[in-house]
Amino acid sequence: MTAAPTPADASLHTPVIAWFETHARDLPWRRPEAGPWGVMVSEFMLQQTPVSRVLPVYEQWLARWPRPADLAAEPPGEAVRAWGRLGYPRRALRLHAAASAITELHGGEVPSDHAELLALPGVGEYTAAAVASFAYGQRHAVLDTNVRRVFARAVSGAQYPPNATTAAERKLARELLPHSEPVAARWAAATMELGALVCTARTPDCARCPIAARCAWRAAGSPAHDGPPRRGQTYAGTDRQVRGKLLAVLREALEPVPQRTLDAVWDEPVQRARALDGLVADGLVEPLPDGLYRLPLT
DNA sequence: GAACCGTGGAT
DNA sequence: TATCCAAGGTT
Repeated sequence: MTAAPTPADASLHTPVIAWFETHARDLPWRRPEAGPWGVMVSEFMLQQTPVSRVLPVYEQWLARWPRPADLAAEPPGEAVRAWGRLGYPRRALRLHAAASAITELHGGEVPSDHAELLALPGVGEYTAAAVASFAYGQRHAVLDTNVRRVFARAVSGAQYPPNATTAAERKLARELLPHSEPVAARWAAATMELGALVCTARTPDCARCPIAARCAWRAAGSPAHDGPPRRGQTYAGTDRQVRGKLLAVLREALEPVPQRTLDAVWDEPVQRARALDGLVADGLVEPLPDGLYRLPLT
């Protein structure tokens, strides 16, 4: 096989990074004082949750738990409570578990090694690369939904990337990575920001895109998505909705809550019981004797 | 690989 | 009003 490799391409790097220099948002986790722990907290919170909703919770979280050991010293239920309404509260539990692992295994410092990051609870391929790149300036392909969409359009000529990240996408991302470590870290942040602010999912603002002239999707006439339908998620009536209602009650409660109080949030008993059992199985809720429930102390 | 896991703003 | 979508990870 002698297929020419796609080289890291300065004709993309230069305009995207230049755009980033003047258009990047001033987000708290991008400030130097955030440190690796601030970056990690932000990455957990931003998993499937918009920046605008993360901002206030992030500030409260870092003020209360400025170091991993501070969080690890408190019960996991306090992390769940402080998570508020960000959604997917298992992330709070995993962030607490990650803080404990960092405290016990890494001397209280967020590891800089990609493999060590990946081994932490709640840290997957994306988050490990993001922390290593944003917090430590390393050279990694950071493939989140924004970057995948930018590459799908600008390089591959498709409106949307595949539903699940493919090997081809990883290969492309690695090939496009600038060779210089600091430039690669800048590229990662810049492509993500471009996807978040300009090359958005619904209505991309191509008039403000620094690489519109080189965009394969535009060159092809901005063809509509032709792959399998993008996953739509119903929510009303699901176990997730019931779990959310149950946990909302427990988050607000300062003392253990009796079963009958939880029963009031959903009238279908089978589904209600299944949801509560699920929360207990996930470690988000701790059952006590006499039919009482609370956020977990351990 | 598919299903599951919250929440709320925008369109 | 209903659908889409938001810096994913785990099972």
